[in-house]
Formats: sequence, structure tokens, C-alpha cells
Amino acid sequence: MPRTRGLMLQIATGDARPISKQIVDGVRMKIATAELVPGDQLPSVRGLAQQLTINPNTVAKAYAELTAEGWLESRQGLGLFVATPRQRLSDGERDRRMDEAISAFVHEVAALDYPPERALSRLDRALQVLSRKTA
Amino acid sequence: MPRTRGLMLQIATGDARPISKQIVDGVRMKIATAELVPGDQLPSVRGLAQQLTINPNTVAKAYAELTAEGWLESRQGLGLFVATPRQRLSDGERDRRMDEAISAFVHEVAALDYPPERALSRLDRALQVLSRKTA
DNA sequence: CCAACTGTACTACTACGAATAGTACAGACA
DNA sequence: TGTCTGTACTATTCGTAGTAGTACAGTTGG
Repeated sequence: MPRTRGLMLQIATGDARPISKQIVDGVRMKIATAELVPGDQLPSVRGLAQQLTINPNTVAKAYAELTAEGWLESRQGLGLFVATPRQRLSDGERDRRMDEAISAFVHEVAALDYPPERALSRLDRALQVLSRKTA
Repeated sequence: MPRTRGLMLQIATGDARPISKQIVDGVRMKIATAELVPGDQLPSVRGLAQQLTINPNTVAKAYAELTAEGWLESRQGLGLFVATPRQRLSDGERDRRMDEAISAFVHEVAALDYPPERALSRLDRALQVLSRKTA
């Protein structure tokens, strides 16, 4: 029996990310931190669009991306559900994207003339949220 | 006497970043790692555009951004030079942007289901390049 | 002084991505 | 059958990025 939950997602217009990416990031983080578990049902495309006051196509786009990545599975006529975990990316692709993320982060540290050790410790703390999942 | 150097910048069309951002990131990293020092002269707008086979307006845009951020200073008729170091951003703005970078990185770690400790140690290593400057 | 360089500032155009609006179809279920 | 669900379009608007072209002002060496 799928649990349906109020998703409690927040979209900020000032955010540099496109709306659909904010949704993708938000849903994924909830799955990664076990706030959403496999089998949980997400709000419908039209439901979330109404809740967030955006166009349903934008939600559909975000959901489609999450589905393509393997985080969600969709049942036409039924809805969207959190998928069971599986390897979603090849190791090569993972490392490639990690390289990019690391490069971008380092460039930003340089751009802000931010103390590297401080950046690292702040990130360490921020990453705890992902490790909590295994606790 | 300003030193003029071959800039050795590389632009990749496959890169997700816009061309101008690649230039900004590249130049800034060379300054942050002391490969370029205050007083060094950069290639002219038209010179770098020719070297990279891009439009001079794109280079001008990148240079303008670096100038606005305080990394470069421009002398009309003369050229662009690496500026002397100064506080470029308010502490509040720095922290805000650092928060964003951290958040983006954490979201990517989640997206890739990447082991957080591994991400952290890889980033630690990558950040050494910025610490070398003070050695 | 002039030519050749320099940065800067436009205008106009093209292409692309993001978001939206609207519509329609197929599936599921009470 | 009506109402929900996801999915798939088409068309439009807007903003960003890059380009091409032009022009002006500043600098410098011959």
C-alpha cells in the first residue's frame, strides 16, 4: 500500500536553478536522506503544480528526469512512486560527473577567495545529511 | 614592466559551462594559484579571441566580469592587467555564495549516490592546488 | 601625425533552453 | 462513465549566450 505524503517541496524564484531542477534536487534529496522510501507515492503532476503554483508541464519534466535517472517509477493512470534502489549510473559516468562537480566547487572557492580548509569543513558538515541515511 | 604571457587557456565546446565562464574560471584559477601575478598583462581581447577562435565580444565579456570582480584592471588603449589583491566580496556575499556551492555539491553527491567520504577526500586533494599559493 | 594597436560600447541577429498555456490521448479505478 | 492519473504534443514568450559588424576613445611607436 503506497504511502502518499505531502511533499513539502519549496521553490524559490530567486534561486539560480531552473524550477524543474529545484524540484529534481528536492525530491532526490528526500529519497537520498530516506525521508521518502521506495513505494512512497508522490503528488500527481497536476497536484504538485497546483501546490507550487507552476505549470504542470514543468513538474512533468522534473518527474520525467527523476524517472529516467531511476529514482522514481511511473505508472500511467496511477501515479509516481519512489523506485527501489538500483545502480543508476555507470562508474565511469559517476566519476566524470563527480570530477565536474569537484572542479566547479574548486573554481568557486577560488572565485570567493575562500579558505579551502574552511570550505572543506563546512562541506564535511553538510554531507552528514547523506550519511544519516545509513544510521 | 608588465610581463606578457601566452595565456594557455583552453575552451571545450563539450563543456557544460558557457564559453565566457570557461574563460573567467580559467583566468581566475591562474591568478588564484599564482600562475599569474599582479602586474602581469593578459592577451588583448582580439588576441585571445583569435587564439581561441571565438568572437572578441565573448572575450570582452569575460574580461569585463573579471574586472568587475577585481581580479583584473583594464587600461583603455593599453590592455588588461592582473590587479593587486584586495577584498573583493563582502563576507556576507562570500558566505551566501559558498552556501550555494556547498548545496549544489551535496545535491550532486546525492544524485550520483556517491560515497560522501570519497567525495570529500577527492575534493580535499583537488583543493591543494589553491593552498599551494601560500607555500 | 598617422597607423596599428588597445579597451569599450553599442546594434542586430541567431540559436537555444526554460517555462507556460492549451490540448489531447491512454490508463486506472470507483 | 466520470474523474483522476501520466504522457505527449504544439505554440508562444522570454532570457541568455554567442556572433558579426561598427564605431569611438586611448595609447604608442615610427
